[in-house]
Amino acid sequence: MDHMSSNLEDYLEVIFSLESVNSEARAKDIADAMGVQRASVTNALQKLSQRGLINYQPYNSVTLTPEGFRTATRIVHRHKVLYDFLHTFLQIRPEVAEDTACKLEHHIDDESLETLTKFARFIMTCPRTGKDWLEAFTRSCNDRGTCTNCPECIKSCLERLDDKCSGQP
Amino acid sequence: MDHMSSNLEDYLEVIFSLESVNSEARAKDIADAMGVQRASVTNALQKLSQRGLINYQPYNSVTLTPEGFRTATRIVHRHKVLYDFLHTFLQIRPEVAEDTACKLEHHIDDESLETLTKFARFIMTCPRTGKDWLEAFTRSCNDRGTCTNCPECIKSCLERLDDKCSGQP
DNA sequence: CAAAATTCGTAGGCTTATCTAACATTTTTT
DNA sequence: AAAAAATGTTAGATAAGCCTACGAATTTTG
Repeated sequence: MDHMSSNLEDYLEVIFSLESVNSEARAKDIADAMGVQRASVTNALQKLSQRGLINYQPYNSVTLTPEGFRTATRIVHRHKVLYDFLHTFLQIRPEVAEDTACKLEHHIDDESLETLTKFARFIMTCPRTGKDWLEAFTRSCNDRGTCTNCPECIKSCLERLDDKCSGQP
Repeated sequence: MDHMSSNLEDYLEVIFSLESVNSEARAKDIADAMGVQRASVTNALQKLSQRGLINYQPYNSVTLTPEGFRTATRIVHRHKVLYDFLHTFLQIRPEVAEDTACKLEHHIDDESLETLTKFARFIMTCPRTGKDWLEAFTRSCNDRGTCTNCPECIKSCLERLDDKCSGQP
């Protein structure tokens, strides 16, 4: 009884979003956002209410409880980390990245998510990688894996290395 | 009726594995591998059979049809790509990586999977990254994000760059 | 070869999540 | 304020998956 289904997580995420944007979450809007019938929403709201995640009174707007807010925030965070990785690093088109992040967010474990965050940060901050390295990856994707201009790339890398480390011992 | 559920994908994967290892897949072994009751297996086998993915005759071993084999191979490939990324790049412990790959494999889209493969290959083959860069990432994880020995790391990187590019124009 | 043990299938029930249809409440319009 | 429209709930059906319990088929063993 303690484990949240992917489905309820999705509802909570939508409520969080609607509350942020519209400052209230109405059942109709939840139904539209989820692409389901209103009856399904009522059903979900009852379950979320039972778990103490939302304040729910029939015929009224829904709001998140403090606990619901914490849970929603955690899910949104997972979503963001995955979306950023897919979009910024793998260069996946926004709609696809959005869609995939929406599915993966329910299944990735905390350790992997945490490490993925660190990995992304490391790529951007390590003098050996960074933005131009990522661009080199994009080029290599378009060139079907053959990275054709290594010398030039390495030259710009060396410049970056010098820049980044001029302040270090 | 055309879309495979995560569940059936898991069954197919287990059958594929048992067929590889034992050269046959018996219902009992499938039940054990999946951690479910035999009745659930019977149910799943009937569905897979209806879809033409397995050859199923009551009281006989199960085998994959050519179509089933193709589908299973695709799923196993997804699993492997995800596992390798989690384990080799993010350094996630084998059991956790295994477990997470098992869940994510049902939800990642083809484009992201394909690009993830390229990304992993690029990290290993680009002169600017490779094995020692990955080790630097691991150290930075243990040091809580502060990469302390940049100068030394950069030195070994430069050596690698020279090595890798000595044959290039 | 027949009894015992193992394996397999069927029947019926539970849960989650969805839908449609009908009914109830609230809001908007006239 | 009454009628119309929009919104929300309830009831009943469906589908996927799982379970237990029991009976059927196959294998193993004495």
